[in-house]
Amino acid sequence: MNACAQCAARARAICQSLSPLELDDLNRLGRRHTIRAGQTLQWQGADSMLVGNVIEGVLKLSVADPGGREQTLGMVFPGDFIGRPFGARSDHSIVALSEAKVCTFPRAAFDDFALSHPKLEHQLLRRTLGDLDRTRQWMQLLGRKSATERVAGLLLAIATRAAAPDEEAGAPVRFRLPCGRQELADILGLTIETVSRQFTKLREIGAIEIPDRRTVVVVDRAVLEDCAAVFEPS
Amino acid sequence: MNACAQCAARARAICQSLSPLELDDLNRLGRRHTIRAGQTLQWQGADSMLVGNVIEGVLKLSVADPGGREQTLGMVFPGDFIGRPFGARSDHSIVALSEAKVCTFPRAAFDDFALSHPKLEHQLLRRTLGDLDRTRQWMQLLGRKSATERVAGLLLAIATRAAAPDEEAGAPVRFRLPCGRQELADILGLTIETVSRQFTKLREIGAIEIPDRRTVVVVDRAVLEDCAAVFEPS
DNA sequence: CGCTGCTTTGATTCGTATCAATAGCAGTGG
DNA sequence: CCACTGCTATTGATACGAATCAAAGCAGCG
Repeated sequence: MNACAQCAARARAICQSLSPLELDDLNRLGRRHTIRAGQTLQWQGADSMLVGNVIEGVLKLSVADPGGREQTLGMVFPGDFIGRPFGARSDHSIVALSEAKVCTFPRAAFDDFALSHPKLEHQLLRRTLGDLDRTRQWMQLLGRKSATERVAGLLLAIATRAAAPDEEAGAPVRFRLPCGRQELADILGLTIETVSRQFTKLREIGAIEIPDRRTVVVVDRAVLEDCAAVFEPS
Repeated sequence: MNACAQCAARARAICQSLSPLELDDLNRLGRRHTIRAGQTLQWQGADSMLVGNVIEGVLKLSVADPGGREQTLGMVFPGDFIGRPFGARSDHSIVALSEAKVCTFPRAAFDDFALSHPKLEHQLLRRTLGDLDRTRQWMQLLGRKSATERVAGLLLAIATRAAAPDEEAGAPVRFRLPCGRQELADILGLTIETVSRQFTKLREIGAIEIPDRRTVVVVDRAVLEDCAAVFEPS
């Protein structure tokens, strides 16, 4: 009876491809950690010696340049894979946004294991392709979108994820933000002041309500979509 | 004797992992095309039915939003893989920047083949991980860098790739730009006018020379690096 | 020569960053 | 319960950088 059996991320992580026996082998290589909110799992520029799965919590990938400007490159959720297998150094930090549980492996050992388990590599490939798609979407936002479009777009993305599937289309969606304004700014490539102003603006035009700093209610989704200027295939 | 044997990209593409026999099987699925400069291989929003390798030439991945703003998401060179295996629709266009040769496969057929050839999937995984790294680097540029930093950074990247390995460190590097100003602007998330002004500025401060529109000489690499504000691990 | 397309330069506008002050809120201890 | 502290968010004034609008320069080519 190993730790994987009761792992919360089991069904979503790349491990889903393994038989109980194989899982047992992999498990022997791994270690589970708990990380406090704000703690850095891996520093930008350091050699990437660990890879692994997120079991619980939310982390971010980020880079800071010499001027201190910080940019979030992606968010990592339970079931997602972190780290860089197959021998490159990582050029970004991995930081926990909330308290998080991760399951890590020494990179070299994981590489060997993956090489001899094609099903695992296949899952990892699918996941990486998905990561790439999402990263590219994000990229468009950073390259060409205005502050309003960025904030509206992010709220829509969260709202879509948060909406109960049985919800009627026009109904107000309510959700808690996963992080504070500074984090949002780093994600969107803006400053905290600009993010704050956009929130106020979206409230004033009746797209959203902000009952408290961490909660948002999408009152008029159509207006919000207009602001986001999303590409809708016809 | 199949077409792969004399393929220029053979050594660099994911096919390098296959035995002659396997290569033959894969070859039977594929078709070679020549694409004119400016032609679109795949439209943003359309179902992605083709995947393949670039044999020759340069292509770009790009998105356009409803307002007509265009953003380049990445460049594709010989040996690179294009398209989205394993069933997702592509949300970007693939456009040839120069005349190009590609070797394409119907997506479904390629998926099947890959599933039964772990070595191929391994190569594809490595390549995708590399793509992801490069995309994330790009992302930082779009999120937080000034116009000068973007242009200087791009020139440095090209210069580094173009420099002969035996070149002495301080010597001027000379290269041709792979595309015109508008393309550069789309890559950097700027307008053509801004790109042009930055070229002029870099010339005035003595970082580069511009003997003609398509050629650049890096006169003072140190100055250029200052402008790019790159993160140099100490 | 006069076209056409691409690039550079100039004048102006607009949007976001920056700087600075204030406001809201949670926790602490009197 | 209230003052005090520290932190995060909002709001305001201003500066700066890039977009936009407009015009002129330059090359290739019929």
